[in-house]
Parts: sequence; structure tokens; C-alpha cells
Amino acid sequence: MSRRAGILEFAVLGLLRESPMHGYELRKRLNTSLGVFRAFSYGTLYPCLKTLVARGWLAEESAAAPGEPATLSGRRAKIVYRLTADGKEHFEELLSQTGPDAYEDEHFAARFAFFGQTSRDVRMRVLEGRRSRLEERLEKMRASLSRTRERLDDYTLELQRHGMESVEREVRWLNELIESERVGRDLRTSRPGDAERQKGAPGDLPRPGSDSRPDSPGTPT
Amino acid sequence: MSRRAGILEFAVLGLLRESPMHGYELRKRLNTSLGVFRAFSYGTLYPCLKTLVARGWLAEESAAAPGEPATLSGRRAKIVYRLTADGKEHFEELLSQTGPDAYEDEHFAARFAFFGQTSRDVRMRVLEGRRSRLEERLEKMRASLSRTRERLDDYTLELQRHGMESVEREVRWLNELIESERVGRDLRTSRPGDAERQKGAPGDLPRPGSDSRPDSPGTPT
DNA sequence: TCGTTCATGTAACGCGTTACATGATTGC
DNA sequence: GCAATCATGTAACGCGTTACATGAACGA
Repeated sequence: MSRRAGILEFAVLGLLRESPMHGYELRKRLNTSLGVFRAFSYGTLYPCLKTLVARGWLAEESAAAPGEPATLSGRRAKIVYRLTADGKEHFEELLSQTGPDAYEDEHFAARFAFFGQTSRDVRMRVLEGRRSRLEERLEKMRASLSRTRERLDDYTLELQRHGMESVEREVRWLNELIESERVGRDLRTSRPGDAERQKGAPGDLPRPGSDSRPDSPGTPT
Repeated sequence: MSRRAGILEFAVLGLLRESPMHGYELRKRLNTSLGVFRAFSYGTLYPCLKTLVARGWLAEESAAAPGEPATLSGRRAKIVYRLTADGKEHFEELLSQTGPDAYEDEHFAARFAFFGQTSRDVRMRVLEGRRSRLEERLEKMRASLSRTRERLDDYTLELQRHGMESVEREVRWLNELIESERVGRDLRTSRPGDAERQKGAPGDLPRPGSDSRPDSPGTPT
């Protein structure tokens, strides 16, 4: 139990849950669409896929011409990975876990990216956990800053100030998200066949945005 | 020549240049004062110190009672590390290097933390290099966003938007810093005895609205 | 046909952590 | 005298990268 998930494993399961894919495409999704926040190389991804297959969470399927088992002929076929029932169950379990790990920078970003498939109470717990994690951080920074204030040069100080402001900014962002969740907007979108929810409802994303400008993706934290 | 510095090595040399220290204290400085942006464990630090000694950049000195070589008796003494002349020279060389590595998240933060001992032209190059690195990043984010806009759910989109805003804020921060450097304020302070600079001057430290990463950032692409 | 992108993998290595093991010093 | 913190280290492992190796599909 609680198998020490790992961001890659988590993200792979999450992406494959949406639709089967082969490794190459998976990596692109990981690094662009989803993971502006994280880059993985093939040397990491492929071995990972293998172990997930070995554990029964993924199944490999050849994408060769129909009727061609592909493994039989000399041709090397694309391998399409699909989430098994076990894999789905496992991912669901991972989604529901809210241990302290989930509040770390990159882990949090990965969790957030799959909020569309996460229940509201778990979302709340993750957001609040993240927030208190950051608040602890701020505490420590403030303490350390007042302890050492006079001994640091201006550049070091500026660096610390800047870092602290970043954290504060993320806290404000979380506050808004938490408030949105609390108010009631449940915007688990994406799952195909879920599109019927009327879209004119007052209160889409906290960012009235989505439309603000045709350019705004980014890196978390 | 260009020995693949490594953040830890760099920071250790930089801190020891200010004053000799033993490992334990060094680690604290690394993780609090200096490194809100990075935490190192002893398992990393001590072996590193050894290799730096082996290369002749650091010298070990026992802090035992005077007259007591400490290594001779059974007592285990504190080991105080001091930068050698070679080490100083080496650090100076590292400081002056402005290769592409220096613009990566954590590497950049480490460089910035030692700006107090860096010449103005190098500071400029590092700041500008960092900025263009971030601008490339923004380019990619925008491209990827407009390519995939319709296929992402709101949470993923929000994550990207937030990340991008963070990068944009850091760019603004850098703009202000660069402008300050250009205008001429040379604020390599710190070393005691520099406190007299009047503080009302129009244009002290830029108080930019900023953002960046205090630690464990998303290191994309 | 030739270069680019798609596609899959492996081996060696880098950098760092955790957990463990040990002992000295300080303050109550 | 006992706990907390200071202080130093090692071994095993985790997680990821780079560089290498291979080959198919596609478009100009």
C-alpha cells in the first residue's frame, strides 16, 4: 500500500486514463501540454512504462496493420499503452491520497493538473495542504531573515525578498482557488461526455480569464 | 577549464571565501541565509568538501584546543575549512564564467547570491542571459498553449496561466535589476563599512513586483 | 534520395537523498 | 545526569539525465 507514487508514474497513469497513447506522444504531452513544469527524457519514460506494464497497470498494444501481430514479423511497431482496469483503480487510489508529499512543489503541480478528475473534497484538502506548506515556508524565511538581516549583502537580501514575494503570491493564488471551490463551482471538465454542463454559468474559472489572451501557459510554483 | 562547476561546489567556495567555517555551519548557511532556494544534506556536503580539499581548493584546519593537533589524540575535533589561494583563484574563474548553464533556475540563483563579489559587466551578462532564457521559455509556452488550447481542461489551463505569469513577473524583475545596473548603482555592499550610503536616494534597491522560485521550481524543457 | 521527425530503447553516469552510525558540547 | 543540539561521516538507493544505438515514415 501507498507505493510511493512518483510524479512520472502518476502523470503517465493520468494521461493514459484520458486515452491510450504511445511513448513518444506521451512524452510530448508530459513536457508541453501538461508538463510545462517538468521535462522527462526517454531514458526515464520508457523504463517506467515497462515497470507499469509489469505491475499490470498498463497494457501494451501494437499499432501495426490490422491482422498483423507485429511482434511476429520483423517490423518494429508502435506500442500503444492503455490503462488496464487495475491501473485505473490504482490511479483512483493515488488521486485520493492526500499525504504530505502531495504538497511539495512538483508533486502539487502534478496533482493540480489532474484536478479535473479529482473529487472536490480532495481538491480542497490538496489546496489547503499546499497553502499551509507554503505558510510554514514563509515562517521560516521570515525567521531566518530577521535573524541574519544585518549580515547579508543587498543582493542576497534582494534574492530572499524576491523569493518570499513569489511564495506570497502563490498563497494568494491558492486563496482564490480555495474560495472558488468553496463557493461551489465544480469545474471538473475534460472527461468526454461531460460537455453538456452549460457553459454560460456565472462563475467559470476564478480567472474570468481563460479568454484573457490567447497566450498564457506556464510553469507552476 | 570549465570544470562543470555544480551549484554546491560554487556556493561552498563562495561562502568560505567570506570566512572559514566548519561543515555544519556551512550547511546552515547554505540552507537558510543563502539558500532559501536550495537544501543540501550532509550526505552531499561532506563528500563534496573532501573532494574540494583533494583538489587543493580548501584546506582543513582543526579547531581543537590550541597546541593540540587534535588529529593525534583520540578526540574528534571540529574541522574548519578555509579557502586556499588556489581555491580563491578557482572561484574567481567560476564567477567570471557566463556560459548557458548560468541561466538555469538554480544555477542562476546561486550566481545572483554572489553578485556582491561579481564584477558589474558579468552581472549584466548573467541578468541578460537569464532574461533571454526566460523569454525563450515564454515563447514555447505561448506556442504550446495556442496549439493545444481547446483540448485542455480548465484546471490544466489555469496551471499554465499561473506558471506563465510567474515567468513574466520574473522577467519584469530582471528588467528592473538590469536597469538599475545600467543606471549605475553598483551595490556590491555587505562587507561592513558600507552602511553610510543615504537611504532616501531615488532609486535604491529596485522594489520590483517580482516572482520566481524560492526552491524546487519547475525546470521545463 | 535525403533530411527531418517519429519512435523505441539501453548503459553509464551524476547528483542528491535517506537511513544509519558515532561521538562531543551545552544547558538545565 | 540527561536531553538537545552540535558535529562528522558512510552505504544504499532513487530518480533522472546524457549519449549512444537503431530504425521507420514522410515530405520536398
